[in-house]
Order: sequence, then structure tokens, then C-alpha cells
Amino acid sequence: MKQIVIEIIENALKELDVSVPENLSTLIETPKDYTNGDFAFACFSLAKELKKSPQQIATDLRELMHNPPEEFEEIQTSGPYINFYLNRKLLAQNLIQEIKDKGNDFGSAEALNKKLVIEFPSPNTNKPLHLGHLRNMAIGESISRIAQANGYEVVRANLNNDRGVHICKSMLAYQRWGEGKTPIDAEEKSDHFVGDFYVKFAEELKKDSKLEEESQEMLKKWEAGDSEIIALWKKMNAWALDGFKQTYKKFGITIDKEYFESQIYKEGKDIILGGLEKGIFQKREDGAIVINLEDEKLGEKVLLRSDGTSIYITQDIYLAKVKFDDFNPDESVYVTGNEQEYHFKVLFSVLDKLGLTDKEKLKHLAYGMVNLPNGRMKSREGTVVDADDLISEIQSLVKKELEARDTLEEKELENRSLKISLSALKYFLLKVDVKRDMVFNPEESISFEGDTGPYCQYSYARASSIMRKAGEKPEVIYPEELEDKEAELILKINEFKKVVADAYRTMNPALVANYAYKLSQVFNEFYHSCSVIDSIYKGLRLELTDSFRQVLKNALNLLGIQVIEVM
RNA sequence: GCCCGGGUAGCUCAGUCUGGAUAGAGCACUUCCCUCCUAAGGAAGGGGUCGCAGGUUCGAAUCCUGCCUCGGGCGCCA
Repeated sequence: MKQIVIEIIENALKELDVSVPENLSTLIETPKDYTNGDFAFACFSLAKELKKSPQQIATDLRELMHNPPEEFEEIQTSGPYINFYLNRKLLAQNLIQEIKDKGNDFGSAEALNKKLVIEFPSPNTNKPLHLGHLRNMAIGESISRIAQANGYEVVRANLNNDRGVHICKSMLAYQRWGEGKTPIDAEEKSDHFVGDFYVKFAEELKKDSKLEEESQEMLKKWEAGDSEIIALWKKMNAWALDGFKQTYKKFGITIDKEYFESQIYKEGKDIILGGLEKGIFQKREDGAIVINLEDEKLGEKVLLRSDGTSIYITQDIYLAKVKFDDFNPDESVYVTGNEQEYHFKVLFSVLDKLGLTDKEKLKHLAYGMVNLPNGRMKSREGTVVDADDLISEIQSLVKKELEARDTLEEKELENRSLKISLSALKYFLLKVDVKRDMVFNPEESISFEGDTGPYCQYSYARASSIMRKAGEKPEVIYPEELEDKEAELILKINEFKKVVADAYRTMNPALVANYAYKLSQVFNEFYHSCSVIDSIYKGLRLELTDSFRQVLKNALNLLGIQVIEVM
């Protein structure tokens, strides 16, 4: 479409005998207000050369444009602007047909034959998931879906941080005070059961500072393969992982490939030594192997300890190689908090220098912190918002709302309330630009009105309700001119494909969330100003309603939000 | 000190990449609208030195420079 506009302008400029600006394409903008058309050309830049006012130039150019092609309804001047109006009826016809044909695939690109590996949520097995993990999971799952919609085959990989001194702390506390109980005895979700001992450890540590040392000793025993410690570790890890699995399922994320730190933490040494031989790394006087990244302003970074053991980055280098060996992806994305930005800059640089992979294939998707109104979440201070608790709290609020409206069977109440709660939560976590820190206010932030997930679901449910009550579907007749709200709805639907592409390009699900909201808003306005069932244009309006339903469903799906037919 | 992000309405955020037409939402506040497709909705209203100062440009919330301020990072931790 834009190409047609460019040609029209080019031809007019030639007739005026003006040189066509090289960047003409970027000079054509999309007006913010649809009443100013769908494309616009501002004539300011020509004023100097032509020695005429931009208004006059606009008028002159418009005259040279003659009649627009059928894709456009009209071309108008508005002061110094020339505004191009799409033929909205034609656009509506085409879109309605395309949406019908493609259904759930509307907005998705053709398969690219490219693979993307995305790493998330990568929890530690010493305590349950918290609000930060929910943001991680919401983003990871959404980016996965957005990548799929952009034609990628996606592998969701999860690195379980299942070893280390923090894990030993939970284990030590259990050994000391657990009395051999199990989560079943305690009637508690198993990862929470494990987490309780992590908290217990922190409490006891205040009274007895020797515990710190003891946890270090336990780690050494674990590394030495002490059978008793390994058995304890296996038992508690299984509890933690089993609990996570339940939360993943409830929250609606899937994982294609599980990696475990315990299986890779010793690896990577050979790669580092190889790099040393090639002269990419240096051996420092104290024996540590380092890389100098001064030219990238990243300083010097240790890659292998002087005693020859691995550190975090060593195993991450190894894991990167494993992932490339396992899947040979075209892109590899890591979803983590932005406090790890430095680590990933170094990691990517090392991988690139080693020739293990191309830097362009690597992407660190760093999201901002989730803060509470009174500051940062701190697990030691017990100010962490637990993921499972949060979900069930919101769900009970939704249940109350639902019960106030209608009497539902227990199963339906459970199902519907869960979908609504997750939409509230996911939308809330995704609507903010990924890179930004966000404030989570439990009382105020999770509301069901206005710019929220439930608002979008409500709009969908209303559209569904219209479709159910529609009865017979008369032939589609187009009026002389579409109503404002009809046209607006069509134009908004028309933006979806661009949103899908932009969301991937910028790795930002917020674009989709904001779009879903805006689309819902436009539909609600349409709904209020244009009666559907009781209209001579019932056929057309039913088509518009159904198209809206499909596109909103597709948009929400990219956020991992499931629609419901009845609210 | 250096590096990376933020600073837009009372609050939470869009818009900044790719400069243009009166800077947009939601919440909160003041009014309306359920005889009519679900009021978790719609309509109207008040509320802004777009952190500050320069610069580039016909035109700057948007680009450049400096400064202020908030958060994060700069471990042989993960």
C-alpha cells in the first residue's frame, strides 16, 4: 500500500519538476488520528527548494495526483499535509475474507525454516517460584509464541539451577530440623515445603553463624559424591522440581528441554583451555585464566579459577555449546533479569571469539525488576511474593466477582476464574515495556477494570455473545460510507500483522498487550455506537464482530492468555 | 569512578527505535447512560514547564551534548 503512495507522490513531484527525495519512504507517515487518513505526506521539506509555502505545495501536488487508484478512497490536503485515505470498504472485504481463511493463523508469517532456542525460567531448586519468575515465564512464553508467529520453530529450554551452596542450605536445615517429614506429611506443596527449610536456615543462621561454614562443607561432600548427601539432594530436588512442574502447568507454560546445572557444572574447562592455546585467553600470574575485554569496555573477566575449577560463566559457555550441538539454532535467546546484563555481554563476546557461534545469533532478553510499593523483593527479609499464593489470591477475588453475578457449577467456576485470573496477571506483567522496572501493588495493581486482561476477555465474551444471539446471517451489504467506528475497527484489525512483526523485532510483548487493549477499546466503542443484530447492516457488522473476535483471540494467544466465550 | 536502563497527568503506564498536525490511556476525582446484542462496559469533564540546560532542524517528548536524579551492574558469587 505504501508503495502505491510513494509512486503517486513520485509522479506528482516529477510533473512539478522537483527532484524526488531519496528518503521519500521515511517521509511518509502514518497519522495518529485516523481522520487524517492512513498515510500522510508533509510538504515542509520541499518549501525551501520550491520557494513556496508548504500549504501551496500540498495543493499543487494534490492537483497533479489526479484520481487515486481503487485501493484508495480519496486524497485530501489538510494545510501542509497531503492525506491518503484507504478504500475502507475494499480493505474490510479483503480482511474479513483473509481472517476467515486463516483463522488462528491470521497474523502469523509463513514458516521461515529457522530455529530459535529460548532459555527460561531457570529457577533455583532451594525455594519456590516468586513474582519475578512469573514475569520471566510470562515474557519467555510470550516471546516464544511471538517467534512462532514470525515463522520460527521454537525450543523452550530450561536450565535448572539445582546445585550450589544455596541448595545445601535448604538441605542442611531439613537434615537438622526436618524430622524426616515429607510434603505429604506436612500437607504442603512440595516446593514450598523445601522453601520453608531455606527460610529456616536463614533464621537459624542469625543464632548460629557456624551454619554458613557447615553448608559449605555439605557442598564439598556433595561434590565428592557422598552417598547420604546425594540421596538427600535427590529427594529434595525432586520435591522442588515436582512443585515447579505444577506451577508451570497452572500458569500455562511448556518446556521442551530440561538442562540441569548439576550435570554441566564441571564442564567447559576444555573449551577454556582450548581458547588459552589459541591465544584468545590469557593465564594470569596467579594462575586464573582470563579474557581481556577492555576494548569492549567490559574489563578483565576470569573464566577459570586458579585451582582449575569452573565458575558460572564457564558452565554457561559449555551449555551454549551443548545447545548449539543439540539444536543448531539460528537464534538463541536468554530470558533473565537485567542485573545479569554484564554477564551476558561477556558470555556473548567469549562465544563469538571462540568461534562457537556468531554474536548476532545471541540475544539477552533482559527484563526489569518487579518491585513492591515499599521497595525491592528480598527473600531473606520475607518480602517475596510467592507465585502460587499470588495466583490463588487473585483467583479467589475473581471467584467472588463471578459468584456475585451468576451461580456456576464448581468446575466451571474453577475453570473460568483461573482463566480470568491468569489473564489479569499475565497482562499486568506484559503490558509494561520488558526492559522497565515495574511496581507491583497487590491491592491496586490487580484490578479487573480498564487497562487489564479481563477487560480484553470481557470484550471478547461480548462479541461471542453477539455471535451466539445473531440468529440468521443475512447477506453482507456495504453502506455508502462506513460508520466511523466500523472504519476504525477495520483499520485497527489491519494493524495486527505489523504489531506481530514489531513485537518480535523489538522482543517486546508489551506491543501486543497494548494492541490487544486498544483493539478491545475500539470494539467496545463500536459495540456501543453501532447496533449489530438490530441493523440493516447486520450481515456486515456480524462479519466485523467475528473478525474482531478472531484477531483479539490471536493477539491474546501471543500473550499466553486464553479467551473465554462467557464472562 | 566507569557501564547499562529509567525520569511524560496525583498514581501506574503508552508514545521515543523510524522527528511532524491539539502529547494519549487506565486508576483516582466530578457528571451522565442498563425498556435495547453481558455496566468487568460506554459518553462527557477537570488534571501536563514531556527531569533541567544548550544544540541540530522549517518542525523535538522523540535526534546530539552536558548536567541533575532514581534503579541495576562493574566477584576466582550465581
